[in-house]
Amino acid sequence: MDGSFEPIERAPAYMKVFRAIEEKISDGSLKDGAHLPTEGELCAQFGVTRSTVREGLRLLEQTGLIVRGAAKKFFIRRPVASDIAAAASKSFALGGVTFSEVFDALATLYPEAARLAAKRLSKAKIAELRAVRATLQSAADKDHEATVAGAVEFFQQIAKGLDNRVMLAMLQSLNLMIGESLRHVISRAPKAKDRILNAQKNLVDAFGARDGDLAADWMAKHIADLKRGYDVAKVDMDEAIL
Amino acid sequence: MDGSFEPIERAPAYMKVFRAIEEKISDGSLKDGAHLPTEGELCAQFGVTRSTVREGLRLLEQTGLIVRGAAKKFFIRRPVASDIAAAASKSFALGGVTFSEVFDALATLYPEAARLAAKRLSKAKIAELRAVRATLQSAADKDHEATVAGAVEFFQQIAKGLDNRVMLAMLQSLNLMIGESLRHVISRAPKAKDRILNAQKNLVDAFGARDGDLAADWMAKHIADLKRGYDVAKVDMDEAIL
DNA sequence: CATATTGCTATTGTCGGACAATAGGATTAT
DNA sequence: ATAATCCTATTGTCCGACAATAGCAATATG
Repeated sequence: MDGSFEPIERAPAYMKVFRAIEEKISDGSLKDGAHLPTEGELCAQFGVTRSTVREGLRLLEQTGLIVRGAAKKFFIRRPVASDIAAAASKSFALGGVTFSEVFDALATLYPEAARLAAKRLSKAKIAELRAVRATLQSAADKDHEATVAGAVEFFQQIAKGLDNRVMLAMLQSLNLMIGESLRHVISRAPKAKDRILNAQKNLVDAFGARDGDLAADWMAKHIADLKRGYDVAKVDMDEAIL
Repeated sequence: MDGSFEPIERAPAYMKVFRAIEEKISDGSLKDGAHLPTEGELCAQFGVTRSTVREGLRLLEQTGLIVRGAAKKFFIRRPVASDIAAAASKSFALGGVTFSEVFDALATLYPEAARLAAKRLSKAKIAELRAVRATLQSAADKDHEATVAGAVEFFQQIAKGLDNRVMLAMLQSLNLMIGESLRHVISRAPKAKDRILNAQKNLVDAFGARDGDLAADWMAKHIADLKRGYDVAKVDMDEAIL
């Protein structure tokens, strides 16, 4: 003992409520899908008032650890990849990242994702990719909405097929960030649909042949092609995505 | 007019407060660094009570859009890469991702990051990497803490040198997720420090020579080596990171 | 009997006021 | 001039209250 004291733990009560519940979720005491006690119940358990409990709940809510079910009751949900992707892409947007940063990441990550996909995608998943492509193919040429949806969905399915939640979340957040702007770009790139279909065909074939190098190569071309669309549409790549 | 009505916009007031402020931040009305009005002020402006305003503030707080400065006043801060990385890695942990998923992502992303780094890293940054390595080298062999810090810092500096906030956030979140466990692993891998130093030397040399392929290659080896450490330490890769 | 309507109850959303704790600045004492 | 003290604005917490709402039970209607 040196006679000195540690600074005492001093945090607002609502923060302690937040952390206490978070802790119980992460250690499994509160299981996924279980529903939280009512606010009144929590007041009693923590010995604080409803206002305080509610502030803690707002923190949990925004973290995505609890979601409102029917009857407005909260129930526990461990965050899944898509939650993380949504939160991250929103933060990136608010943080003012630029198109060029997003594309840079896209061009770096997706070819490698394609390489992995060639090794890992199940036959069923590859068939699904073919189906996504077929749907796009049968859409009207002028249906830009369908073109965008088809392009993004294709990416999405590749990401899901990797069977890795970390990579899924990262790739999805990129998808979300380009999705919006892609709509704008594709509507003024005349032959976008054909080129996308072509890239998709080559990718699916590479996946089917389990040829990682080839898949990575085509994906790189695909991304470069999309990027060209932005140049054609005269999008300033140094501008923040919005 | 078909005589039917749209469902009216119905969201809790605290949510509207949150979105209103968020909107003002994203459109630039509230600039980075500005400080938020006091709670009383906000009550007056929104015409709601403090409890309601405070719930909205908790949402903003957790989103990372406002932070407490001195005097407990909130000020605006657009999220930066490290915020996003911290939030994401926490969510991943709560979501129960496994070591193998993290390593898988690490092995996929970092070699490509190294490839980019070889092209992009400024001379100053490369010098900094050498310095990081030198610090690690001069640390005591038994100082596991320093070894971990040196290994992670090296990754960190590469990520920063890419000059891309999206990739930075992604790489940082991976760093955060392995950081903890690495501490545990390195302390029981006898020659870890030497192997890390060796990998770092080869990487720095590759960066200096602007040789992307070589850099990617050494980075892949470096990651594989770290992974071996987990096997030696008998870490179950299918277990959730904690 | 089946279905639609109504009322009941538990819970959430919002309100208003109250007071202690605290940080910073102004003021006073040394 | 520096240190101790008071003042004030603001946050953190509490209490009590009531309207709005969802789910369920009871009831009416055919």
